[in-house]
Amino acid sequence: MNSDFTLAIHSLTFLALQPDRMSTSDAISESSGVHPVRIRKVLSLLKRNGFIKTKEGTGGGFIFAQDLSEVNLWDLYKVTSEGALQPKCLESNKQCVVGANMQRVLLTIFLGAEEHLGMYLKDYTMKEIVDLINQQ
Amino acid sequence: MNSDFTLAIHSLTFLALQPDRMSTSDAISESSGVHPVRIRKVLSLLKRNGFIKTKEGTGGGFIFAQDLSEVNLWDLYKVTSEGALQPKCLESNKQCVVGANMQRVLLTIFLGAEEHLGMYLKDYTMKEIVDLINQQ
DNA sequence: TCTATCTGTAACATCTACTATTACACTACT
DNA sequence: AGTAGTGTAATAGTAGATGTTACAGATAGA
Repeated sequence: MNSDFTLAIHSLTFLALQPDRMSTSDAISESSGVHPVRIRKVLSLLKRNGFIKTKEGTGGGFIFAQDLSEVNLWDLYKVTSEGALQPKCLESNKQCVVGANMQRVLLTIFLGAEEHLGMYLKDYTMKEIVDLINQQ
Repeated sequence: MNSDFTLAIHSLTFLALQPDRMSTSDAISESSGVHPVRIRKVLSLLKRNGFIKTKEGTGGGFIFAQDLSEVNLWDLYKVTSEGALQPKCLESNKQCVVGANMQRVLLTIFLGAEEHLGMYLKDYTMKEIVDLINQQ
């Protein structure tokens, strides 16, 4: 799994603490230590999925577009990392019973695992993340 | 996550289907399409944890050492990949509330996620994997 | 005791996915 | 017009996963 998921969480938390004004990718970059271009890439994904609004030009940037308690971590996972749990096992030997069937079996199991993970992540909303951050 | 976990599952399934004789790393390599040295590396980990027995020299190889229904996927995950879910977010800005606290918050959440994953994986024993493989 | 066949492991090479960086088009405010 | 932003493509750099080579040590059998 790449870190787009955690970067999305970080960015949205940052935006949640600046609810009244737009934040730039440079500001989020400074907070997260990640290059601004990558911030824009991940946030443009979040924009396409309606989590945030963006504005170009002077005074522009990113701002949260939904209620904090309406966005949960499973939503963010799906957008940024769905399928990341899937194992990489492609070219096993079809002549062998194990090689021929393992991929199908693992796929089933890992799909279930991701679904299971979803139930856990759904319980964390951005509101709760912000609360946890503030409990320094 | 690297593929040591799925490779361990593949290898043990292979051994489970050859319960009466030792299998070589070359045989498992042919079935899985993975280099024999890596097979030996992963299996030597499984040996140290008591899942299999090994024998060097002529006629040697690997053989399952436990009852199929006593080994579950969580056991294997712990040995091969524990902590793999953890996000990589180290150098965020400590001057910023978000940067300063995000790592702690994410650590908590991802530890919980892995624990949750564990409950799911515990339900799959090697016996069930073998049964699934045989349901071609 | 010699040889062939294994595992065990270290060292190195290669490959791939992630991340950073550069560059620039486009938008919007002043 | 000029400045400050996003949007995005293209390229470079890096780290981790994987493959490969090499060889020491164990064991069985001739």
